[in-house]
Amino acid sequence: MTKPFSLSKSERLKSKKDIDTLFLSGKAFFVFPFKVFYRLIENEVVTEPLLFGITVPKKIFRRAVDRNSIKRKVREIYRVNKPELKKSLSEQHKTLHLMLVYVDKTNMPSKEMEPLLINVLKKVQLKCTETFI
RNA sequence: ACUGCAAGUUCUGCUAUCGCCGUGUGCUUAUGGCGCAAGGAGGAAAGUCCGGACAGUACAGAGCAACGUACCACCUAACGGAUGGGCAUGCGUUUCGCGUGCAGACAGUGCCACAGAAAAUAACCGUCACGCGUUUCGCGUGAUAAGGGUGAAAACGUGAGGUAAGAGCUCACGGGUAGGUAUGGCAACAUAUGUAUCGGGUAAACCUUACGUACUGAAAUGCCAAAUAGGUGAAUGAUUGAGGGCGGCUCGCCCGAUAUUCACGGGUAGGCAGAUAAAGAUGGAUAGCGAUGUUCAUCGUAGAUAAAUGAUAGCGAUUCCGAAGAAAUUCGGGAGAUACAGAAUCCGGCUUAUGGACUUGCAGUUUUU
RNA sequence: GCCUUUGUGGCUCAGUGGUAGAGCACUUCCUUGGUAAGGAAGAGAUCGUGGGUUCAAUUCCCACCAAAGGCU
Repeated sequence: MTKPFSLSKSERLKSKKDIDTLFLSGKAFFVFPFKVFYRLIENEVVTEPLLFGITVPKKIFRRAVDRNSIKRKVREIYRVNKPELKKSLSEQHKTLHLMLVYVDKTNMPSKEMEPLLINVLKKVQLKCTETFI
């Protein structure tokens, strides 16, 4: 776990059960162009403090190429910008499950998407610290 | 040299940084982590329209039903696909090329609006003969199918003979249909000859004939299996006993919730297999008109599962805009591997979407020899 | 990944081969002092797209496009 920018299998939200509970009982807010679902888990010893997933609805983007490209862009930006959030979480000894849903109808280039996604991460970090206090 | 048409091949390269997924290998604190090496998306991966492999279920055989296919031969694991041929038809630059189509309406049932006399064993008007009467004409009986403004379609066509009037009624020429014979061809079929016959269309209406097809799909199927709850059996403890049964009551008898431990089986989350070496690809030889087959050599080719194959910067094929120039080209700026599009068990086809680059063939134009 | 259904005026739906209709909505007129309701008249559709069968296609066949639903 020396690489700060990695995004391997263990850091992704993969279990169907976890995803279902996140959508059912997790909290949510909206920052353009994402709808963000998140769930904080306390007092559990887990190796990974931050699990992440991204979803693009099939109804809006019918072609698989568009869906894949959006997912790749989001994953790439998240990978570069996540260490700060992760650090604060590990200091608080908490686990965060995070799921983004892309709701915009256009496939925007990554340079436009980057500031928006950074905004999202900042807001998530803020919410985490609030609940801690 | 340019343009057009057809066929085929091919399309994210190099450097740096940060990352993703299998595989192999080494180290290690070993279901993990780290390092190294070699790899990692298409011609349609798409639509899911056909055909198979594979798996489970069903199944003696045969038939019915349902569904599909439909000129002939051949290829193939198989096909509704491909190849070669036949016939019909449309277009063109017409001894040829390109495209499209292909069982049966002489087995039976149905349908054919409007118009029209009539839409399928035709008879309203008409024509002709005979009889009667009120004799410029009308009525009745019979014959006939030449003519009749319709319609998508009107009862083989034209001419002659024939007749009371007419009619394939007869003849000549032509046309259609079904058998026969001869020749060529594996066959479809073609050519020639002669016989019989001539009352539409529709089978992508029901149907007939021939042939074929079990059903369900990898979320199939097989295996392992945590926690919790509950089931079955055994043991221990308690000696308490809710509740139920022996048709109503009492007694009595039987079952028995609850605690702990062990075992067994089902099975959820999850995991593993299925699952990536294949009706494989490339090249040569050979058989065949060809699809394709046989044989030899070489290669070893993605395997994810909220789903990898990417991002950023630079170089670069190419391309757009502006300026200079007769042109080649030069300079400046922009886009930059782009169109259509992303494997999900695997193959063979079909259909649909698509921007370039290159090769070959054919045709046309211009220039030079 | 696999399967099924549906596309008809602005909206909701009929229409089993013969030139497409109903209700609501729209326009004009009548009625009323005015509005609503009511009455009369009218307009509005290449039947999702493209081929084929047929004399003729919304209907039958094929391909494509779009929308909706189901299977864990």
